[in-house]
Amino acid sequence: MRRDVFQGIADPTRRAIIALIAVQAMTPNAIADNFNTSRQAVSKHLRILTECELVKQEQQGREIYYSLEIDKMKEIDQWLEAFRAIWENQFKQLDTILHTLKKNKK
Amino acid sequence: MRRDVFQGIADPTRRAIIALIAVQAMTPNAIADNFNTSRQAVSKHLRILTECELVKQEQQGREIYYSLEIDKMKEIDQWLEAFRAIWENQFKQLDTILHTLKKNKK
DNA sequence: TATATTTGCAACCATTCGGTTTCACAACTA
DNA sequence: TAGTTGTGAAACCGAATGGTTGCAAATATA
Repeated sequence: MRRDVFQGIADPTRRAIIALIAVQAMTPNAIADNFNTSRQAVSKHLRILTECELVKQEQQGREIYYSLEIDKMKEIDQWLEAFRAIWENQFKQLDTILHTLKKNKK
Repeated sequence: MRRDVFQGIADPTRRAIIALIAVQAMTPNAIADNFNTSRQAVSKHLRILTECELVKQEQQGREIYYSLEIDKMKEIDQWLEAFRAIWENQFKQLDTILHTLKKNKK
């Protein structure tokens, strides 16, 4: 099975988990309280997120605190970089058109 | 079934297709030439990408040219925005630490 | 008109996904 | 020590995924 960032963020529940633990580290139970699914389902998502290296654990007694591996999120940003160049270029072209229109109006 | 941008970019073949047609519009056959899979498999991916509104079609005789709906890619960028704030803040904090270390050294 | 090309769609298949219930185990606590 | 709490893992299930082959329809070409 595929285990990369894009697979990690594909599921909406996982994206919500990511958003939660980005703010502060949380235990599986605490995370599960925020959703309509069982703790075990959340546990499965955490397992997948761990395999994708999007999440890190910190044991504290019998509790395990999960937190976001923010560096991994940068991979998405890097992938987007090429496309960002495209839409920024389109914006520049639009800007040029608007500028020309304005100029001709005068 | 879920049909959003994140589902669209979850598959590596689809990401490759997106990268291809971002540069220029292409027909399914032309796209399939770049992969080891069948034309029909590519066609299925294009169907999913269309349902995710990541791709638009333009009929030209019996050929159909597919191109990227770049605006949809911005949705990913917008989602990343919140997390970008986090890692930029971390960078600033690191910068402050380095600055303090440098200052103390003098 | 007869044939070839481009494409989408349906049927099928093995695998994965996302969820559930059940269980085992370690660590707190009375 | 006995019982409670926090957690992961296994077994199971229906649905979705990603691929294949075969076919039908529309357009181009001889």
